[in-house]
Amino acid sequence: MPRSPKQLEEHRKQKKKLIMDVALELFAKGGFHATSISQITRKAGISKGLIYNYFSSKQDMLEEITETAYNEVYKNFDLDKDGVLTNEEFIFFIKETFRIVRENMSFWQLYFALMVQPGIQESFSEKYQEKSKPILNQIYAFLQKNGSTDPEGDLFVLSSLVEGAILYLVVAPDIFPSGKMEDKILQACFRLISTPEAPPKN
Amino acid sequence: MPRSPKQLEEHRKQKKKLIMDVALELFAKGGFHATSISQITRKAGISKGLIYNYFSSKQDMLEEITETAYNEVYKNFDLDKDGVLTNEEFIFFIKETFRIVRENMSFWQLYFALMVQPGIQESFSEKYQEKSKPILNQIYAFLQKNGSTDPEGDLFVLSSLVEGAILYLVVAPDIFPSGKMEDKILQACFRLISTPEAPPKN
Amino acid sequence: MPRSPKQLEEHRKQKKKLIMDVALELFAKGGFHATSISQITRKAGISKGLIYNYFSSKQDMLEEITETAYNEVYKNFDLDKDGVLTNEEFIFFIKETFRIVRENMSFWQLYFALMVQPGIQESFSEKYQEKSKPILNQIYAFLQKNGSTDPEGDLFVLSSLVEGAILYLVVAPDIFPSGKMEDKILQACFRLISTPEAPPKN
Amino acid sequence: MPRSPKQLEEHRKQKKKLIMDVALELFAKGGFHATSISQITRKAGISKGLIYNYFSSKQDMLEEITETAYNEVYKNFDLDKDGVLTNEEFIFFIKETFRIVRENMSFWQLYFALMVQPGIQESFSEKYQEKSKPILNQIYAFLQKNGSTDPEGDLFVLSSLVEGAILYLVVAPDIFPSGKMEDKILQACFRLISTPEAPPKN
DNA sequence: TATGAATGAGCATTCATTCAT
DNA sequence: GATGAATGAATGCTCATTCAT
Repeated sequence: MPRSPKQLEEHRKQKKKLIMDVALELFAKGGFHATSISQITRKAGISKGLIYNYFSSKQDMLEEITETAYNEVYKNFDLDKDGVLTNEEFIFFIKETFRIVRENMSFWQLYFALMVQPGIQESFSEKYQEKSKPILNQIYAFLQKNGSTDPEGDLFVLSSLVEGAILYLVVAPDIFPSGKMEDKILQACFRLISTPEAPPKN
Repeated sequence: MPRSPKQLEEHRKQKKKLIMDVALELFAKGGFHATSISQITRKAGISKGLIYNYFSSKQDMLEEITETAYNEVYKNFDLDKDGVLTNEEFIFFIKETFRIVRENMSFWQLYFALMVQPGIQESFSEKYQEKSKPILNQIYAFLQKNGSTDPEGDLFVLSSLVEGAILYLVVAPDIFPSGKMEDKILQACFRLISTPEAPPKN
Repeated sequence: MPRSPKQLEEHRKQKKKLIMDVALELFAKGGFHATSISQITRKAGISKGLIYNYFSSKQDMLEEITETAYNEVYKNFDLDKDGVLTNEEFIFFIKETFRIVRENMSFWQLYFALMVQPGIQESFSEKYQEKSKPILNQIYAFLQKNGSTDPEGDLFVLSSLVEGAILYLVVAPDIFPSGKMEDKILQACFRLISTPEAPPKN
Repeated sequence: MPRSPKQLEEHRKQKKKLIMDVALELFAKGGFHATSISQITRKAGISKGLIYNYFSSKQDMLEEITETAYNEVYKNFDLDKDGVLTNEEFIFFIKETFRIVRENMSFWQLYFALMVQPGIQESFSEKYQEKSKPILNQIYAFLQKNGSTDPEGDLFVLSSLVEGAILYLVVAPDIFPSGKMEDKILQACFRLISTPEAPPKN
């Protein structure tokens, strides 16, 4: 149906997005290897050959999906600020994180799968580190500002907490009363970053 | 070479264990679908046909592996106690958890893969819940005893923290200075379960 | 951009020639089956659909290419002469043959491929025989005039020699010092057609 | 049916030979690319998967076929002799060549196809040169002994003649009255290697 | 005339599983 | 218990060809 180069381009973009959306969902649900090209084309309502008009291989498709999703995810964080996070900004940060996860559940499911099985996409871990570095740096500075004597360790603890919560959110979204739980995680974060009393002996 | 029924049985058991060990490692490293029966038999030094003498299918093999690993893992926890955990016991608990993970890295890698992609083994999540229920119950009681006004929520927070840390341990064992990090996680746990001060407004 | 029917016709002709030239080169280099329509259109700078505006199928394209090349090749031989070849004309004949091959290397590479693998183009061999018949007849007469008692056999020998040399020229043009080798072949031809002495007993 | 390692090995060898024979015939007739694995398995009466129990790929199959055929072909030539060919031996040589070609027509058809289209099997030409080198060296010495002042050039002429004749034999076996033609080629060879009279001016 | 998105049959290859020995 | 040849369905991918524009 399209004709002009512009319409054509627009058409291609939409079609590609359709394919990527379908593929992401299937990859997330069933795994990369267990999802066949046929399944994708069937669900997307296109022919098998057409996939290769848009992607050079199944692997390439996965890479474009993760790249796009990462960009989509991180463009929401405003990281151009020069100062250090205020408490309010930190709170926003955590909340924003959960909101993004909740709106891209399929991607985050795929994210964990790829993290855990690095063989599937060689570059995935590096890509993630590169993208998340600026964010982690902001948190690091925030922890320093808040008086942490071991910001690296505290960052690790905080990351574990949030990553673990996201994992639960992704794996068992139904048993996760999201509003309340986010508040709990947020409170836990603040409790962890406040100046510590004497820790228990172990 | 074995002859008596008893020796025969012993022989079968050892062979089966060999196959399961090899398969677990390969499943963990490469993923269930990406690991072929051929790879397993090659690494185990057996013929392809023999696999089906011990397992009815590849899927069945996976199920036996996870079942066995779960039993292996949880038999280490002494859960027959009737009372409620002391602080020392709780500490032991957490430390024991990390020790077990570190000694069964392959299984825990597979654990996350199966958690995240339920299509691979339908029953996995239920099996896990059933097995971990008694443990979570103990922690629940411990939180109550420690004065928690929301033991369910606090349990979730604690689980997130520990699960998140284990994920890091499994995914990036090299960048995880395990001794120190376990202490940090332990401290964080105690900080989270001590009676809360006024939380920050958000 | 062309408008008048005549310009249009001219345009079509040029475009068709472009496609055929590109296709011939690719067919020769990579083989008919291994060369895709996409490769041809890419190299010719046209769209995929356009090919079918000029040819009804890939097979048809091949046939038009070989037909055209044959005509091109044989129109250079002046075969309207009524008499029999002189020695000078025979020499010119052989030299002309090598010149033509050297100027149409791609076609002659394809020629051998189609000769050897008749499945690719059913009609190729017949077409060749039909085209080369008048030439062979001239040589036949020339051999008779030169006193051959077995012109058919001698024609076969001569053809083998020349065809074999052309094969070398086409397959390994670099190791073929063409000037010298053509002289050698020419001398060999004359030696073969001169009245034979007593052949060796075998 | 087989059981002992020896029977098994024998069984494998026969099966492999069966596949290679069928494949050689189809490759020769239709070309490498135009012959599908399905065609081969259908004609060989085996399942598609079994091919890959014997060959790692279609390409590998081709390579094993050419390697085996070369060895088969050249083991017939007794090249261990230290002296130089006698006339009788040279005659035997040429006759043997034609006999071998006639008994392995499919291979020689494939031979020309691979020669002409080097893209199909990269190593083919080198393999051929390596195998035929000792033979060509013997002819070279024979030409020298016979008084050739340009043995290299004469070798080329002789090769062209024989190669050309073989090409005809392979491409059009029906129109080639083999007995007579071999004699003609043999006579032509001797005529070409006898001390030349004054060549014609050109 | 010219485009290129779309098709679907066909390809080489893989792999869990079977079974005669 | 153990072997490995054999199967065939399914996979990712290619490509000549069509057709709406």
